[in-house]
Amino acid sequence: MAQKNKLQFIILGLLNQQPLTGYDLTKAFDNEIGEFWQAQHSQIYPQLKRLEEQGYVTHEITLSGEKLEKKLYHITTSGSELLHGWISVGTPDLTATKDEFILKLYFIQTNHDPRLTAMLNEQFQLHSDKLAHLQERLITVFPKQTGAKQHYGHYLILQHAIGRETYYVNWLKTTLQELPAN
Amino acid sequence: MAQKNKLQFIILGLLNQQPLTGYDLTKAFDNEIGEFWQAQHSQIYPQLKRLEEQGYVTHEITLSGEKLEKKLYHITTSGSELLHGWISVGTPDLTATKDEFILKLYFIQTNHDPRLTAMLNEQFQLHSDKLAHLQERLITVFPKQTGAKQHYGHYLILQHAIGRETYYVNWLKTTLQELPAN
DNA sequence: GTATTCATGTAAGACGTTACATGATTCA
DNA sequence: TGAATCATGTAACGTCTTACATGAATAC
Repeated sequence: MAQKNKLQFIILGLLNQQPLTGYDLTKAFDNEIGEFWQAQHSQIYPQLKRLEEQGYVTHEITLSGEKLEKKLYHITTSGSELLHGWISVGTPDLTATKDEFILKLYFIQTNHDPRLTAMLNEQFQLHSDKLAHLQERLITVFPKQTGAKQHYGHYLILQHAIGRETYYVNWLKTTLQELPAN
Repeated sequence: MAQKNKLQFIILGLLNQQPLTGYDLTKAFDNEIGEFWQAQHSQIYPQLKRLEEQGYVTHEITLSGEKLEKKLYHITTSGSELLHGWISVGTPDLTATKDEFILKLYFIQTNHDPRLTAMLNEQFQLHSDKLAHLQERLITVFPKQTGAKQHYGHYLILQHAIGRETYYVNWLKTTLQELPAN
């Protein structure tokens, strides 16, 4: 047992909302939870197979057009129990951030390093774009102010991510301003 | 080539400051950069071997006591070039956060979910502890206000991490306060 | 008709964690 | 003298990414 196989819980969590195909699940990692977890289809299809063998999901075949078979996966009672067990237990392990830019920064010796400005500017652009994207998502997914009654968790994490990126962008801006002129 | 092997650059970056043994490097992942990256000795020793085969580091044997041989690793010119090449190229890929708690939150449907308070409180404790630890580190590593002349990058990332955790703790507190009474 | 998207799978290899294994040195 | 720490390594296994592979349906 190397890690914890969180992917299986994400899949179960998504299937708990509605039946989906492997392709749908792959897409979900571009939109919904792409900000928080990443996975490719080459990981998802085998995982679905394993979940079915273990009785946590089942699938039915639907036709798209005349020949193309889609496997629409449903969560089972046992799968739902596994999911809620995972949510209910504690989450005491904070994983390290693994931010490559931060790692590079660590090895910069002085505030006169000629590479600093370009590095900070690049990250400023990237995180500003990400922030804008998240703000757009929040408006798209929760158009009304009152709209967070359902999908409260989704609302929370979007709002959390926006706050986090806002902090990151502001920190980059401040750090850039405090660099010595040259 | 699956990922980018960032571990090799971290090792080179640490050896660029001073010669270290595999054991020292392992320790560094508990203190220095443990907040930003994690690695076990079972990853470090083979990586050192590979770096040596490729000519990026060399080692000399020193004795600790009468029998115990330590391998003290030094970075080579070629290794230093590899390190600075890595630092100098752009870092355009923002990796997903992979925060398991955030993932669990996503699957919470309503703000009346009975598990929410305990979940948020646990994270509040964990992130408060982490914040306190980081603040202590900052004082330990940079005792004087002016002390960030050398190791500027180290100062920056500590300060960045403190800001990030401060935001996280405040967000948890606010979110807890906004939960409906029960 | 042709490019894009839908749809599902496997294979190879790199990365990362846990466990296995051994022995010396230091501190109480 | 016994426990904790120093010190180095390998093995097994799980996760994750990239690439290989195929074919149907849809939009332009």
